[in-house]
Amino acid sequence: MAKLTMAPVPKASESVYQTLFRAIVEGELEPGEPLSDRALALQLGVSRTPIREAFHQLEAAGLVRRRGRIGWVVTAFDRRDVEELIELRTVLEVAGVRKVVELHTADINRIAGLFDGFSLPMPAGEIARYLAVDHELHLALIGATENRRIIEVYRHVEWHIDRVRHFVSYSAHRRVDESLEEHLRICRALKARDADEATRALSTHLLNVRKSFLDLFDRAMAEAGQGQDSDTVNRS
Amino acid sequence: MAKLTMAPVPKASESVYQTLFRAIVEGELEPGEPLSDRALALQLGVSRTPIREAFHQLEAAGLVRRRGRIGWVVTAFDRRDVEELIELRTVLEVAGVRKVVELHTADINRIAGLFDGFSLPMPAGEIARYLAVDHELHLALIGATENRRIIEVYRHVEWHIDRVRHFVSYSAHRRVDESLEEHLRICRALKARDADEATRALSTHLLNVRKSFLDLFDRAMAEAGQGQDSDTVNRS
DNA sequence: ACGCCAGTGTTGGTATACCACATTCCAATA
DNA sequence: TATTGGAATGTGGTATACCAACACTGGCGT
Repeated sequence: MAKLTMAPVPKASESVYQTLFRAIVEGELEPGEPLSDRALALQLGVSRTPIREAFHQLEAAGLVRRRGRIGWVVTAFDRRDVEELIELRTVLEVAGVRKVVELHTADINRIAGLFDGFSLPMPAGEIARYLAVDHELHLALIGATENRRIIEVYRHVEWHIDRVRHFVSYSAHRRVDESLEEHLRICRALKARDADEATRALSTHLLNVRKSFLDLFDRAMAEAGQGQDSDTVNRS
Repeated sequence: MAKLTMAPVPKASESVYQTLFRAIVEGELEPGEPLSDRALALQLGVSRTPIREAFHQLEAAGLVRRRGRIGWVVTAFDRRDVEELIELRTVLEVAGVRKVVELHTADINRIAGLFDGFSLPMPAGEIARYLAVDHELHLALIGATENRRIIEVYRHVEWHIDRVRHFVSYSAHRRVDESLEEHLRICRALKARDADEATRALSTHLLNVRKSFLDLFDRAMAEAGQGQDSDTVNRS
């Protein structure tokens, strides 16, 4: 008889974790916001135990922090965090690029051909698909390392970058045409198995991404600073 | 008056974590070994709660794993884990090297001069100091990134590499003379601010380290396989 | 008006009890 | 003998109670 397995019972702590994770990444819970395990337990209809377990997981993910004996708070991030995140992402993706050029031709062409369906200038209707393909390319670079630890670290980095993305409302930016050109340059270099050129292309692309993020971050901070409390983000 | 801070009250969960962490990294608790929270609670004189909290932290560190509803086990590692760990370490240290060559001359010389006191062949009495300086160099490379996330990831990698080191009894190996030569080559390139040469030197050094680790790992596995149970390590 | 201080509410941490489920093993039965 | 039923045991998960330590506040004294 075939070995069957039941659908796992949803654990309360897991549900709490998912809920808080999404809320934090999407900015629904703001940086610096205090979290009360007792209040959450009441609100979510569970006891403190799964709440605290979720807190510990979120702490390991860097989304929540113990603030002395005052309580738990949503972690904040500043300009330097954005720089560090994108630098780490760059380091990992560059490692991936150098693996891609060693792949079989068919695999390289599959990756380097991801952007074949796009042309300049890009119609607005294509942007959603473009962003998906963009993500797919970067995932392919990381996947090419075939290194589970690198992939795991990259996932963590993605969470935090997504958090910044939400914070600065970085969706379907106007840089899409330049971005496509940069991606095409990367793909050309990959097809030519030119590791150094691909590395340069990827680095400049990510430098532009970094600049774009930082500009948007400064803008968002300025707006928030002009508003009520500038106290939400700037303490790490 | 200067702001003083009390020595923090040692939390039970923290003590448990430190205890288990050390025991796992040093191989006192073997890979695959089941852990019972109730038994540990009894043995360590605390309740299940701090034990379980420590388990969750150890799980985040990758040292412990949930095995369905059967219990917790010490994570195992295989040959591929060793390869992945050293590859990730290489990626991070290479990023550091490219930062070091952009430092002020005084800082470069401080780092590149770490091995000035050593000569070939190395007397046995110097090996302990050599290993410390070795570690200091690699930490300096990582520190040069000034990237807290990279430093954090590197710390995690170090834990697991230390675990492998203990497993294969990798202390004061006979490769010390070649190792010194490789380090001197790295330092020469750093002094010359030759990023590419330093990268090459570091990469070949870490390739040799990798080979050394893998050889010792295979040897340790062969011995363990010839012994009683070959079932302790080879399942990830 | 200012500062001090005790009381009070909240927090993190821990202990403990309970439950549902998985595994194992033994005995009763076909 | 082989199979099956179920009890015993151990597990993860959750709920709840308790405690010490801290922050905060409001009223007291100076």
